[in-house]
Amino acid sequence: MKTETRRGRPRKFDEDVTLDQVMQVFWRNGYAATSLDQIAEATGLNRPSLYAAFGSKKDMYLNVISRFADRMHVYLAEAGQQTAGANPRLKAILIAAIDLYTGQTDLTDAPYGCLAISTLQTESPRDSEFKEALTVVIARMDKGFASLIRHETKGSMTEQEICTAAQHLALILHGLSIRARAGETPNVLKRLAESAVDKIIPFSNGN
Amino acid sequence: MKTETRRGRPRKFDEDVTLDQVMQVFWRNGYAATSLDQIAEATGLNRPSLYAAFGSKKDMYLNVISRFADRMHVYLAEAGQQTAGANPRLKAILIAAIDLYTGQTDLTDAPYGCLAISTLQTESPRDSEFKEALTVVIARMDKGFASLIRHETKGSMTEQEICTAAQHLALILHGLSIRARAGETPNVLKRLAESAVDKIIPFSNGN
DNA sequence: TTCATTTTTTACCAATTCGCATAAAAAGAT
DNA sequence: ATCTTTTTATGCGAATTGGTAAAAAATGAA
Repeated sequence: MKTETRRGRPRKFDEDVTLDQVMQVFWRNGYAATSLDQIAEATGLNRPSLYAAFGSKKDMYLNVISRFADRMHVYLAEAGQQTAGANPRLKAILIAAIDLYTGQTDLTDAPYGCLAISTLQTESPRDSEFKEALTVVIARMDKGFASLIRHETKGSMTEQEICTAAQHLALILHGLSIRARAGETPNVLKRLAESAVDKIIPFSNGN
Repeated sequence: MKTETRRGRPRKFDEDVTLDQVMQVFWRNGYAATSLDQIAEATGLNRPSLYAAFGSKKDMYLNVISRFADRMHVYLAEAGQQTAGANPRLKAILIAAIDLYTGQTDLTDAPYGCLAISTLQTESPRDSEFKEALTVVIARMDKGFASLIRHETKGSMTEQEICTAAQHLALILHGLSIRARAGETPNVLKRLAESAVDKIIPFSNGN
């Protein structure tokens, strides 16, 4: 089933490209400080077109947040598969995250940390949907780390230890995001990440 | 030298009380989403009075941020002096911070995390003064942890190890702030904090 | 060509934003 | 009592906000 040729005036924009542009604006400014005019300028569209395609400002923001979370998940999962063993894989993931946070990946050129952590936080007390979205993002990171650790250290850690270690790694990662947004350099952050992983999940030959 | 009796109409507000009220508004909403009308309502003053006393919105915000950092510093330092040894003192400090982040101290009733970390971040890319303020806050925490560790573990750690461990603790603390703002409970956060300290600066009888 | 459909564009709206100018009020000083 | 000083209160204003109505444009279908 191909899509039938579309009726009406054709769109002058690509939805994916536009959403990426919208993402950049929110990434830099956060939710509250971003205006639809800024988004309109960044995308080359005007407000009514944006509204027709993506809904309200809040819709766009939540859309972009979940888009970001998905991309980040894929990107980090892939980075974690280039090595073996819990400790090396976790290091690889944190280092990849730092590259993302400091604008070294094709997701963004700007060193603005984690889009979700940096911008959702601030809005969280005023809007329960944002608060929920933040909770979901955090839980997803916890689960991701936990499943990697569980998989790589079969039996040698209790489920309790696994979950705690996973949360420690996520805590570290969020702290790194903040420092990235504060302007800290990638290399400093990566050293911090590696030494942190060594304390949380020390290297062992077994896993 | 006493202050001479003041000329002119007396102020109807106490500067300290008002600044605390201003702090609550920024704490909840962040900088961008806070309006002067909201501040006016929270303080019972009107905008011209606020402006005359505290300057612009940005002035007020930076004022409140440094006020917060000072108070936090005093509060945590005191909490860290109720015990002895690096590991117990660090735990006491993190636990006190969590109480603050979750609205269990007299600084605020609201569980909005760390005012500086939560709200400065978002604004950081758009304003170099905010970015600088964030850097200062982070560095201050790093230094605080480092000096405690240095003092409690005389000689048994290299300066490099001390600074790295201090930064790990600050990273964890910032991660905890985010989770507090996301609505996580104090007890869960405190368990995470304690187990993290045990990994970063394990308990030893010597210090 | 004419019509139906979809998007773009222009223009507008009501509400809010920060800041300030000006006037009224409340105190001490003379 | 009158003047000076300081603060409070009223109200304006220019700009920006998110959102939408209505018209114009661009395409396929008939």
